[in-house]
Amino acid sequence: MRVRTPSELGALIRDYRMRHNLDQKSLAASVGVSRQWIVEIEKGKAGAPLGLVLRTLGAIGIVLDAQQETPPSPKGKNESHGVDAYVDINTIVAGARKKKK
Amino acid sequence: MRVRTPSELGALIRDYRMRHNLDQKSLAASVGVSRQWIVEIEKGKAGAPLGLVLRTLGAIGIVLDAQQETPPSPKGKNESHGVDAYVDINTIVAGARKKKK
DNA sequence: TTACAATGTCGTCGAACGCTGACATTTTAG
DNA sequence: CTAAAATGTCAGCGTTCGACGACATTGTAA
Repeated sequence: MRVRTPSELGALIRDYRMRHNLDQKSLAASVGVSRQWIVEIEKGKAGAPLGLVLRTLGAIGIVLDAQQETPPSPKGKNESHGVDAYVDINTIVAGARKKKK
Repeated sequence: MRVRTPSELGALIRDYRMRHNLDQKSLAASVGVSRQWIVEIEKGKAGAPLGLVLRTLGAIGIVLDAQQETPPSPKGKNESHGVDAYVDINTIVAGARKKKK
């Protein structure tokens, strides 16, 4: 499953927790957080610390895999905003000299 | 690439940012955070808010995929073939009646 | 060399966080 | 049904975060 937002991740955690027949209290204990925090995370809390989130995922047997995103519709020219996934000619020229190693 | 710790994710972000020839300032602007925050994230800050982390990944074209972790090869007997690779008999018995819907 | 851009680090401060504890609601066991 | 467990929510409090500004360090271009 793809994870793009805190809400998606929260739903994922809840789903896996229930699959393992764990209650919030037990999961909280094994992760090392309070039960309320588990409640928040499952609701999709955006402010949850990355470290705790990863530990929670580990506690229920989920691993995350990072991949290059599929082409964001290469229609227009060089979109100035929102960081292209693809390198355009300008950035190549701009950074052409600073090839360090 | 697998992401298990904040440090791994930080290295991933840094790698992708450089691959796109972006400086910290530009990335920070497109994500909507301070440049210092980018520095911290790339160092593997564990306390970074999940929401900002996901937005950063999106800004450089990385998607996360969640998967069931492969168990450390439980040389047990009847290997379950279903979704859950390892649910022990106790948890099954304990939760056998709580079939909700 | 000098000059500039990118990066790393350090204070300060207001805002947000997580925890404890309690209580209300929902669900399950008997 | 009632009792207990699990879950959702709230208030208070100490801790930690991110933004901001400034400065040091590094690397590249002229």
